[in-house]
Amino acid sequence: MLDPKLIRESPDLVRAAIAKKHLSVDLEAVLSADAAWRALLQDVERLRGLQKAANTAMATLPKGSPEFLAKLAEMKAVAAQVKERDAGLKAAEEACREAMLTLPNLPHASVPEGRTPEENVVFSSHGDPASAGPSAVAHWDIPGFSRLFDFERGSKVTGAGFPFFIGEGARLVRALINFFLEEDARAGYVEVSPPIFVNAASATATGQLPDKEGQMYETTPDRLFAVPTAEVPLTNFFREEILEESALPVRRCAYTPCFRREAGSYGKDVRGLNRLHQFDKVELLKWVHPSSSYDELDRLRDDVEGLLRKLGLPYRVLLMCGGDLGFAQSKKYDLEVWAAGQKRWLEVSSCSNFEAFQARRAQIRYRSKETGRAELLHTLNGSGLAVPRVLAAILENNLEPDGRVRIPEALVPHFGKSHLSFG
RNA sequence: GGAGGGAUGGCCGAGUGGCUUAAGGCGCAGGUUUGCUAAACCUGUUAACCAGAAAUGGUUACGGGGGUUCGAAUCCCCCUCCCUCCGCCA
Repeated sequence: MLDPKLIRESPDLVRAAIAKKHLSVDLEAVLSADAAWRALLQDVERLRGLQKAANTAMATLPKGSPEFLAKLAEMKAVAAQVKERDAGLKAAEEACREAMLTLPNLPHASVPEGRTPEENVVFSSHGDPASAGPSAVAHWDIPGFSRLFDFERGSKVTGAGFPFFIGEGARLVRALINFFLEEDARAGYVEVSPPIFVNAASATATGQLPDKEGQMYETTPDRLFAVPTAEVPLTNFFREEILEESALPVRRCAYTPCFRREAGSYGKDVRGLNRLHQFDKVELLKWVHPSSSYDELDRLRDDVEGLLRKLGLPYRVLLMCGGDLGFAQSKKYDLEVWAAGQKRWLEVSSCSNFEAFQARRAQIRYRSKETGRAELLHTLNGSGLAVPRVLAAILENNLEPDGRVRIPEALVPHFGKSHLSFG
């Protein structure tokens, strides 16, 4: 959420942010909810002040004395008033908080204007999409594909979008996870293996609840949520904590399976490995000093790009425009890898700076050396990387005439051989 | 899953209805003393929110939530977490 003081004192900034993100949010309703809450607060605090003063007086009066009894009668009336208005105050506070949660994070000045994904800016391009040749095929059309990636049995056992990975298919998944983790560790991210179920408080702090509840798998009767990304348990690691400034920046990476219901998806988006309900991903997280978060965003993007460069896959970096930025992000880059057979770009990473938006909601702070006070820090995250789509791109770009797939050199030590075959 | 014990400030730890933001100690900051260091002594040392240009004032907070009461760290109810023992288990 945004700083309530900012909303109150600079509503124009918030209004501009809403416009740049092309959202329709009723800022006036937020402002009036806030004003109503503050008016009630002052009223209740005045009454509490009366109670407190009376309490001090009554402590020294002899019990049963006329003065004591007079005070007591007087305070009974005040107590009734407090009780009544306190209920209203709580409701107003809740309403105010809920209203404020509807306000999006402010986009950074460097975020381009735009409404739709088409207006995202191509920030950079790497490698030659044409190198695989015009005869490249979609990965699901590669002869023997279903022997290594068994969607039918996955559907039988669990449901659509939960394939089995078999033999060299499974091995390639494991090689990619291993490669990502080792490269990320080399870049300074400490590996973490987090819980893959989180409670409602955690899902709320990172914004999955209450709005995106339908996107998560939920367990009964414990009401735990299967993580849609390792971002959720990782970000919550420091929830409601105060870090030492000298500990910043904290950089971590985690491999987890990710679970997404993907309600409403359809068509070629969901074919093959493009979009699964369960998939493997390595996520990168940073907790940084506010003054360095944009430098850290550049470094994060560069770290993730390094993975794609080493894999030798053609990719491009998009700078997201205001309309495609997302609710909580201040600035976001999407990394897309070229799928030569499908002749389309697949998003394999999203690198975002949330500034203090997540940190305020999750109450993650650092102790400022300068002021001695606890200040909100900035959080960033990015995938490094999503496995199935990278795998799909390898299959489509590296398919050789003999029907085998060349394994990128950087991956060979992890995979154990130079080619994957479907036979 | 069963039985019991616990949760107080940065830390340890008192406190069983009122003048308690909370004794005492440790730690930390400033000061005095002092060839230097150490010690000793003195003073200070929570956070959030609201109002205010500011100085400052006010309210809240003793794991979380609800209740009793004029008044709750203290009494009652529910929940969470931690510890010990038993059971089960990769």
